Amino acid sequence: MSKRILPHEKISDLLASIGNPVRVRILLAIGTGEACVCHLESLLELRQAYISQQLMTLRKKKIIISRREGKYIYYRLVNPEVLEVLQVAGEVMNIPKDSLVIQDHTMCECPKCSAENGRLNEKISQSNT
Amino acid sequence: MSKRILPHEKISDLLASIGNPVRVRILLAIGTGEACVCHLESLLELRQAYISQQLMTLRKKKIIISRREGKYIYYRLVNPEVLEVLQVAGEVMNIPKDSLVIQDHTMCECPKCSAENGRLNEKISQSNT
DNA sequence: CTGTCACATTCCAAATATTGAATATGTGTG
DNA sequence: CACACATATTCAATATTTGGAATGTGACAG
Repeated sequence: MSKRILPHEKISDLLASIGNPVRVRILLAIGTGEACVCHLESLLELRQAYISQQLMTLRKKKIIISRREGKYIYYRLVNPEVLEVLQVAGEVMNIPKDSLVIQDHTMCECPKCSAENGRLNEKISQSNT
Repeated sequence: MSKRILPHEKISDLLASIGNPVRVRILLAIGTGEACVCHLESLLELRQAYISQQLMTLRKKKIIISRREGKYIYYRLVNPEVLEVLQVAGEVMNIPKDSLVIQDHTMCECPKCSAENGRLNEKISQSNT
């Protein structure tokens, strides 16, 4: 019953779904891991409602999926290969790989990030020994 | 003087520029080679004016470039890596690589295609020997 | 059950994209 | 120059996307 979707339509659909600066940043920020909204909020410095809107868009397109854990909701990529699309697109635009990394857990207050920061700080003080 | 464009903006820009079913088809049809408008017209079965419009869009974004040869204008990808973007996007969507190939020179009347068809037909009759 | 916190949803106006139709431009030919 | 052909551009109606503002919802603490 569901209408047939041709290969080039699937592809353009995916690319169009990703093809927005905020959504690119969100996907890069989530990366291969998981991120809660508050995390993205502090990391990307955007309003919560707006981030949720973009997350909804990506969710509708089955690019990301959410998981609730108490008060917090964690998002991850359904298919991490999507990151490769961004990477190859980056190569086309001559963007060094490093500029594609958005990773800074220090600002998020959620339990998961706090825990990770704990481990991170351990490591740092360790390496300073 | 030109405004700074951030990495994620360049990427989203590229993806958005490609993210249209007709433009995907055009890029796949051009592939690593060259194609004239009449070629695309018969191959994709779309109106000439419409194809020219999409070509203009891609040209503005520096994704393709044109070269005039007499009456005909041939288009090619500025950076063939763009095809990899399509390919990886295809992988994400579980699309077999073969369905990404749009190649059929038999319908175009331009001198270049005619020549290629000539060679192709030679090959065919050769292999039938 | 009330409040609070994390997040989602709805509404909407402005901006942008899509695509058909008509028309214009450039090139080679006679 | 006139014409035919390949291709480009402009115009306009319509559809979609964007992103701000306000509001709704679910989970947990007290």
